[in-house]
Amino acid sequence: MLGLKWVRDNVETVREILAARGVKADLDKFLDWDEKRRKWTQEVEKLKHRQNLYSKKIGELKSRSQSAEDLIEEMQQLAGEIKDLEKKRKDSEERVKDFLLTFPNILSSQVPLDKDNVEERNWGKIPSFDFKPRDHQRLGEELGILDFKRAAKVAGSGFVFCRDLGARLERALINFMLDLHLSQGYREILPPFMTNRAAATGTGQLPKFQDELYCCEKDDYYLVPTAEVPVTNLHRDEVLKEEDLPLSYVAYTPCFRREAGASGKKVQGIIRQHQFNKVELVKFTTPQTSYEELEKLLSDAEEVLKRLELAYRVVRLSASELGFSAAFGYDIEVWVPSQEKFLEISTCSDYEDFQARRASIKYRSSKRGNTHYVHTLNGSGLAVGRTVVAILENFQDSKGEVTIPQVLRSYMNGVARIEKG
RNA sequence: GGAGGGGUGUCCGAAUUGGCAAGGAGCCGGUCUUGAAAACCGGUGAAAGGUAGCGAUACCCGUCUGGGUUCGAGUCCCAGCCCCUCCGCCA
Repeated sequence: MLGLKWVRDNVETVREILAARGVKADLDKFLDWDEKRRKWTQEVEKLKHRQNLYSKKIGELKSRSQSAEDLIEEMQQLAGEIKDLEKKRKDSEERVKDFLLTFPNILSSQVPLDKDNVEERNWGKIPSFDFKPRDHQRLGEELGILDFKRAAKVAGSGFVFCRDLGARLERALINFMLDLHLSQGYREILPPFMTNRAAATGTGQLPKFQDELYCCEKDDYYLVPTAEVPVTNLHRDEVLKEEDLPLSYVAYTPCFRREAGASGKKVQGIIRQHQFNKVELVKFTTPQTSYEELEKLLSDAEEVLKRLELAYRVVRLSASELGFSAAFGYDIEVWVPSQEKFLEISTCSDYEDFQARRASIKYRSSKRGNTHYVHTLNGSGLAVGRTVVAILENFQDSKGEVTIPQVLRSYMNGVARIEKG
């Protein structure tokens, strides 16, 4: 959420941001409601001030057992006026707030305004095969480690059973990633996999992306679409100590996404699922260090691919590709041989104070210092399902069998290959 | 799921028949002391917001949340959230 006063004072900047992001929002209507809100607020406050004074006077008169009938009669009318005005004021306040919640974050000056992302760097050697590489879906089914058919029976399309070494590989990756990030100084969190409405609003999923979330309507709970939601909300409505910052967390969760609107596009295999596993990195920082911490977070995520020896590249996200809540961000993309292109496997974003303002997460600079909003950052470290895709495809041989990366073997009881039969 | 108790500042904790939200602890400063503790004196403390103003400041809001009654609500009424105790169910 942007600051109300800031938007009012920087309307043209906001207009530019909306245009660059391709977001439609009626700024004029917003300004109109804000003006009404301020007018009614002034009026109602004036009346309330009078009410407070008179009410005090009535109290004094009564305590001396004198009559206050005249005053009370006058006050009855005043109370009626206040009630009407207050209703208008509250209504306008709500409208203004609703508008604010639908405005996307500002863009950092480093964000490319062109349509395309900008490649920052790449790492590793793109593998060449002397046979036609299979895609991960075929590999997984032929090896008997991915079962889409039965998942469709049990849940529906967009789900998968991982079986035997497929399940083991998934679990090994989760543990490998968690251990790696622990060694990089992150603290481990295992959060709730459902959150309430306030939490989903705090990180920006609601109200705008309602359709993306699975909702347990009866209880108004939302299945987490990413660990970012519960972990960022860990400190909602808190004032942190500056000396405790930055706070760095790593959390594994399954992620649940409805992928509404994406169903038209046929995406094969486990690349786009309604449920997938992810290890997420989350940081709370001061404004001064947030971009520095983002670079660290990015390289901490990259380290996963380096150790797995998977070729990847890092791109800087353009205004149109950047997420609603993010002010700046990178994607890490891993090489997928069957498609002969890079596939997004992590997004590392700096939200600046956008989420902190929505979720009210602040820090106090010194003992008696003022409070300021923290900056929140996060990035996948990494999406586990897509890492499986990369491993299967990059390390396959002509028989369709797969070699397990060295670093994972200790997590798989020494298994070095996934073979047929 | 059923029955009961509770939620007030950083913490503890009062507030009568509805009438300016006590008092402690803490924190800050001081006296005393070689230094500290203790004691004593003074100060501070109800967040965050919002409105007006260049600003000092003034006002609104503010006792878990949202409504209601009332001239006026920490207090009365309704709904909800959270915590505790007991019963039931349960991996």
